[in-house]
Amino acid sequence: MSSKDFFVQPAPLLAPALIGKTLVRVQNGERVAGIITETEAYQGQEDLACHARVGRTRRTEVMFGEPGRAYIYFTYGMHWLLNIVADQAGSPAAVLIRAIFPLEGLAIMEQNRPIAGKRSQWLNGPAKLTQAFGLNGSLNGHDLRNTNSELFLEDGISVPGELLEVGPRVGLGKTPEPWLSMPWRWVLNFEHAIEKTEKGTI
DNA sequence: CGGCCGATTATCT
DNA sequence: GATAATCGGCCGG
Repeated sequence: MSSKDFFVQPAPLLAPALIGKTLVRVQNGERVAGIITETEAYQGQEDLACHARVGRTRRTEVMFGEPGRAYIYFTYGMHWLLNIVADQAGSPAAVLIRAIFPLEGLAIMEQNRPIAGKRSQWLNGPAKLTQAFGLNGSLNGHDLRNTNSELFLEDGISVPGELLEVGPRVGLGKTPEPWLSMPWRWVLNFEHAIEKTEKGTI
């Protein structure tokens, strides 16, 4: 990530690499931040679950562009979802950020969105985290490598790959196989990770 | 718990 | 005109 080419890799490689990174949002000079704990990969026009399957449109344009940009789109008539553009320009790919563990700016998050229950559940959904971070289409195309901006990535914690849980992407509806079952979802579940570590599984 | 269902609108065909 | 990379509420067990 600190490396210039971190984002220049296919989404199925970038997605697990993003687990553990810190997403930082600056609102009114205040930091709102947390650790990315769940991602999904959407790779290329051949991936029939990827928006770019239909080629270049106003919406997918960002995905065809520079890696390291934010691809933020609107869905279900009410939700904004955040993705990070992957792979080289010209090759449409993106990683959906599905969950974040909140660390900084908790009061601002609460202002942006009512929070309840366990802290690990506050931002465990792609639309929940955009609300809490105050994100919408206005930052679509934003360069996430600019650490002097209102939205960017920072090095977070180092997560051994063995602690990640892998499975098929969710919410794809009638997407045909093999794309429907492609194991392109990565999750870091702290509870499970701790268990594994204590059992000496790793 | 788990499953079903309605909300609500930008974007695409 | 149809669809949607979701969420929260409501229902039954």
